[in-house]
Amino acid sequence: MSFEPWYTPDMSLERRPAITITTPTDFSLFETLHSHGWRHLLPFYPNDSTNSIARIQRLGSGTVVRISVAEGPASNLMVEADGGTPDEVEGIIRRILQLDRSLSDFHEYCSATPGLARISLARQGRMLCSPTLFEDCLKVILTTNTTWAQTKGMVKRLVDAYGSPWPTDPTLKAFPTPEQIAAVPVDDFAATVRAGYRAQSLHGLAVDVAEGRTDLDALRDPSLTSDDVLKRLLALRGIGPYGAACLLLYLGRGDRVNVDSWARTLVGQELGRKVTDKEVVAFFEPHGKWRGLVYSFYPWKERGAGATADVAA
DNA sequence: TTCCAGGGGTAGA
DNA sequence: TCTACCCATGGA
Repeated sequence: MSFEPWYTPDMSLERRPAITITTPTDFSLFETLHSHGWRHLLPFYPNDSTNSIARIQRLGSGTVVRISVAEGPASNLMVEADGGTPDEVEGIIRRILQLDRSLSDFHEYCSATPGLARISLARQGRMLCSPTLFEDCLKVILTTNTTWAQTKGMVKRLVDAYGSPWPTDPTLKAFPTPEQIAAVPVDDFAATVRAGYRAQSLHGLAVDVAEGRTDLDALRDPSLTSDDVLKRLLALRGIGPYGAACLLLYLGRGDRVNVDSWARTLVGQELGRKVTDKEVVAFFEPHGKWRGLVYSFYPWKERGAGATADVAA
């Protein structure tokens, strides 16, 4: 699969004043972009050489814009968009970079815990997210029981087929809305996206959200316990323990370990034998309410530094 | 041809 | 609660 990882439009036509966002002192753009493989999934367009990322985004008005974010002076973020209000654009950036999430307690814990100091020193702990939980749900379903290369292909077909085009370059699309997917017959959807048995879950969730039977935004209610959110996520077709734990992380809750094949491999290497999912969970149990976040950024010896599964493009 | 990948759903014990 | 089996897809 190939597509331009970075798009440079004629900025003389579209350039608008950059938005400056002041970031928390414990924020790292690099670490957030590399927190997992999400930046390699459309409609994200990463540029690792400049530590920046762009995204084609459909705004609330229906307008499709390109938003880019890069490091600015004095630890600020420089955000550019060819449309939308500064407030809406900043809100999207704050959401996808988890800028409003406080990490001070987590970093305090890591600094005081043998072997975890690197996490706080590197300012790790924020996950790159999608602007909507709907997009994250679909992408999580598309990571299950498949290879990363296939995940990228399925997401690309989904975006290309059903997303709204960016006017400056209509070949670049935003992530489709629930309504856009729900409007397509499920058989056509399955044949186009080629997501196998996952098509029913993807399309079904889109229909449920579009018709108001499922309210994903309600899961952002901070008064809910993680157990409550977990139960509601597990009730979604196609979302199991792994997917729900991933989504909890994207919702700013790091207290569940998203056990996948990578976790089993790494914990197995640490313990010198094959391990079960329960053993992986038990391995991180000592980290209590931080166990999911600790797993996501655990400084595995084999990998030197870093994140859970920041799969190469 | 067979296996399996950043799992999930289901039936049966 | 645990295990076994199946699930579409596509690359190795």
